[in-house]
Amino acid sequence: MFLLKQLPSDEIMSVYARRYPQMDKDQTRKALHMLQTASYLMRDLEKLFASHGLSQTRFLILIVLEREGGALTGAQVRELIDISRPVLTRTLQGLKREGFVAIDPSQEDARAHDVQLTAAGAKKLAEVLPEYFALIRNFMSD
Amino acid sequence: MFLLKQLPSDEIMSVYARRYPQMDKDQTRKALHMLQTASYLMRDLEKLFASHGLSQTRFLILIVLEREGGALTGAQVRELIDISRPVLTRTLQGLKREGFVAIDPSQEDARAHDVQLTAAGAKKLAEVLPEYFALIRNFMSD
DNA sequence: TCCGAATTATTATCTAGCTAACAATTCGGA
DNA sequence: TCCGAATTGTTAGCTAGATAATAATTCGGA
Repeated sequence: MFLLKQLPSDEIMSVYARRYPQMDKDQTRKALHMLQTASYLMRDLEKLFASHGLSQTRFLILIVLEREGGALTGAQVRELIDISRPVLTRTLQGLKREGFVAIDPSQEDARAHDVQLTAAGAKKLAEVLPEYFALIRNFMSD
Repeated sequence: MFLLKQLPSDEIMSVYARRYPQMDKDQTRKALHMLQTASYLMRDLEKLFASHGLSQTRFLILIVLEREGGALTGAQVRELIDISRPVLTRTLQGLKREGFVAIDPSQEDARAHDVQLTAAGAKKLAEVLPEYFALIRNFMSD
């Protein structure tokens, strides 16, 4: 998260541009603005997810499971979402504990597990998605 | 952080658009793309900061201290950077421990502390900033 | 075939964010 | 003036990310 409330003024940007020749003023301004906007959107989304007992990562896992239709192994989930293996393990255990996913040993590979969305998980997604899309629409229209 | 490796295909977006009328397909795509791009940039920046013993928050604190010139109280720092008070406390203690900021009791208010950039802090910034601007320029040119 | 390398997942441990609860101090209106 | 409310900062305890090390299994070439 990048939560500078006020981006650097033009004056300050010029000071840095003079001091650091490798700086591109316009692109830096654009990058900082994007970081700020995205951080605020992420924070709003996290708040929405939290109000439904989810998090960004939990939500993404449920979404890709729904999107792919059937069961995925952990490794396959990690081909779709860029998180570390320990975070996946922990997040899946939480989702399983709360009944949003089912986890079974894989038939093909004794090391792997098959993860699948449960009815409760699909219901949770259906509950969150309308607010999710509404939040994005409101945010982007500002 | 939002780290979906592949954004939803047009087909999937259309399914959701049909199912959830509050969704705006173009704005959603734009928002997801921004979240993804910003997340990758944040991750690259965090990596750069870490290689210099800093973090996004540590860096922002040093930057605003340099930008403001003199001493700031914790509350004033929090008017510039959107972080919780406990995170500020902890981060400042770390920066002090490593000599990048000086923290003294405020003359005007016995509750408050004055925080100031040290010479070592300024040197650290001067060491990071060239790479910081170069990273942003490279990232944004893709 | 079978042993070393790669893969899958987990555990332990670290950092970094948050809220809630608290202590100390300051402020401001009765 | 002085007491309740607000402000400043800290502590405790939570979640969520990371890397490193480990166990179990699978793969693949000599």
